[in-house]
Amino acid sequence: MSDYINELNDSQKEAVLSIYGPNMILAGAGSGKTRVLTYRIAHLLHNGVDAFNVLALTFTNKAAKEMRERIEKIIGLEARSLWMGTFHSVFAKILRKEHEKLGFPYNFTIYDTLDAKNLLKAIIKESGLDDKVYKPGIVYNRISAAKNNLISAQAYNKDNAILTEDKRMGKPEIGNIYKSYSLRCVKAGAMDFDDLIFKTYDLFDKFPEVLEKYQNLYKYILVDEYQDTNYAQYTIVKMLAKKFKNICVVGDDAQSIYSFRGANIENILNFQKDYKDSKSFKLEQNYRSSKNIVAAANAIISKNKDQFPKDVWTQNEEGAKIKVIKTKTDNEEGKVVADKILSIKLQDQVQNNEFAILYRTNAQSRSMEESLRKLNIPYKIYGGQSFYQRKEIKDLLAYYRMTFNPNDEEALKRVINYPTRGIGKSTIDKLILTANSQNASLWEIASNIDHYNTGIGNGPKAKIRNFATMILSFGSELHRKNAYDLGNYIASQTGLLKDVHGDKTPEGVSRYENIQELLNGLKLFSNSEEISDVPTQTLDKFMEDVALLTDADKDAENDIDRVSLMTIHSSKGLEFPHVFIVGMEENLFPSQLSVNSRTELEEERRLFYVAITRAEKSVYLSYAQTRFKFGTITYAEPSRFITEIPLDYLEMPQVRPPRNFAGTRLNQEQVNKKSRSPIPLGQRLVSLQKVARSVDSPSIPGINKEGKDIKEGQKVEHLRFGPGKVTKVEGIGPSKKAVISFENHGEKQILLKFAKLKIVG
DNA sequence: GGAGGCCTCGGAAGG
DNA sequence: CGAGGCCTCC
Repeated sequence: MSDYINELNDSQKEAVLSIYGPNMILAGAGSGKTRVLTYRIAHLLHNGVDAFNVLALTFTNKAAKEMRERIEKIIGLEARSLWMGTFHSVFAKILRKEHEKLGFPYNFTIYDTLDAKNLLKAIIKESGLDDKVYKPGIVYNRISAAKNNLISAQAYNKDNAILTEDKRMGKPEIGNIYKSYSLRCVKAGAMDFDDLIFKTYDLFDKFPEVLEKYQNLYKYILVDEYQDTNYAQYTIVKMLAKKFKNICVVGDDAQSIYSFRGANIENILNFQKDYKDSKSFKLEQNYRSSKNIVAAANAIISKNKDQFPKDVWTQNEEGAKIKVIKTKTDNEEGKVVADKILSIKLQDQVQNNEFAILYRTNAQSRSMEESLRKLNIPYKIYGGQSFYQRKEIKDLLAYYRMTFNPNDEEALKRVINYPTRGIGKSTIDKLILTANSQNASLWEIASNIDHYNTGIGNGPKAKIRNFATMILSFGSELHRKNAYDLGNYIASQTGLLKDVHGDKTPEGVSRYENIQELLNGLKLFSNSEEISDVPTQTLDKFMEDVALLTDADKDAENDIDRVSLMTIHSSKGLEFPHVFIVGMEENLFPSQLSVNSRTELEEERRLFYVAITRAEKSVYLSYAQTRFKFGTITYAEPSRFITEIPLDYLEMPQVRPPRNFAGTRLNQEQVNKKSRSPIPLGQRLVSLQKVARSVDSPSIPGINKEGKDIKEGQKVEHLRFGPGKVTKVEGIGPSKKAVISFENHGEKQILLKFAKLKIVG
């Protein structure tokens, strides 16, 4: 382990060795940021710092997990004592420990976004407001923004600027909704994601002795992706670091892409003002990408005004130019991209997992998926609906939540009549009405249904009693059974398992499998049981951070060799040899909603910068001239971002007829003309389809024509692999392949459609 | 209470 | 186009 310092370059070394006082590390894309962070922590421990005095905050679980594993490799098991995790998970731990001070139960529920929106919707309706005006999503965002800026419901309702703004938007009641929402969360013993941050601030603000305790605990603080912190996170970090000032923030202002959810790029730009005598380090050598890619990325980001001056460079080889692919339609775009992937795969013998297809919006994945499927290229989509957001999983988890926190209102509403047990809407409405008038939780009323005047008839009353008894019986088992035994018992006892199992449609089968998967997770968790008289791996323990988990945290076994499809946002921090950035069109990327504001356009540009810097060897930019949007065809111009790359690093699409050699810049006019063309839409579509078909196989003139007539036993010459002999030919038409045994490169499978192959003799 | 038809509306996304 | 919400009808 003493060797680790020598694995670093000079600036990395400086950043690792400076362990005291405020430090800022500006880490350019691909500059070995994670390596510096892990070595820095290793170095701290090596210098006698106790692991439990180190707090490292990340933005994703994945980043935290990766870093912990790497540190463990360097310094061993001690790494497990590090406080390392996302802001949310670390703060949730603090809040569980200090729950009493804020009036929350130890087992408080963490409401996910859906729970929170459902509660808001209920409040909006109960208040007699129109949920067309007060859309739960919009109200949620407004409340979230308030919490991210440390504005409580009380403060919100006293703030004239905010109230005026709400009035101006025609939503003067948001302040009151915020107030009710906060009260309901307290009654339910629940916190939403933003509360995990906000209440931590509240805790430290109201209880200085608690703050001091954590200041003394977290003597060394590291914050990753500092450019993406919001005001609340920034403030808490500042509070914690105030005593010892051993704070190290790492980030890259050029990669700040989350301002739309409250991230404040100023936090990193102002670090030197916030912390006097701070040192800063720049990591500028890129180890990831070719010279060409780095140069193109630098050229793009230089168009932005607000940024730290940085000079990212690389010693890597020159590499290929960035290639632009132009297609007529979005479907053709998918096809050409998939073809290209296949051709690179077979020509250069690379794995599927060396490719990524990145897009601005999730909706763009479809045409890519279809084309990949047609060519039998395995792929994996990141994002989309999470496992934990699926209905059947949320239903079962709602029962689990009720087991240890029956006051959880959203859980109760979700399952009180699922599976159906004759407690209908009118009955539930009466329960809610009573709960609101008694200032009690729904569970308080439901579990004491005979003590309240609810106006509910005897039939439903009995059913509510049964439901309450069932929930209480689960609760009494909580510390007698381990998580799996109780979880499994609940799944069958409630009738949920049977209900899902009864559905033999493909969707139903998949739901059943999902539940089995959850139960398997419980089993794994329970198997780590310590030897003890009472179960230690209990259901409430399992549930502690389930709400904070995402799909990225589930290890996917058979996803190893697949092409990755994801939005550019979720690609941050990842790297791939070959990257396709698709949908490079005006009003898509940059997004239509951003083009009228400089700051928003700059964020889109940073997003493009992130996209390009994911690539090691090659970047392809594709755009389509027409695209289906919301069911109708729209005409698109190539993205301005393409023209922001100097032609030295760019290869424009080959166009036919070849006299139009100037490529995009000339063709843009043609596109404009086309979109104004008087030809009826239907007719235009037909002609587009014809064109699409005629250009569908990218050809290398004069070479692959011969390749198509290839036969077994023939001697051939490959542009890259040199001389070889055909041992086998299979498939027909465009999927015709040959197995060729090369003299210097061994046996390879080659797709003839793309093969740069010559028949010899 | 649930299936099926109609209407609406559409950014990106971590926890 | 397609997902999700709402309403209607059985």
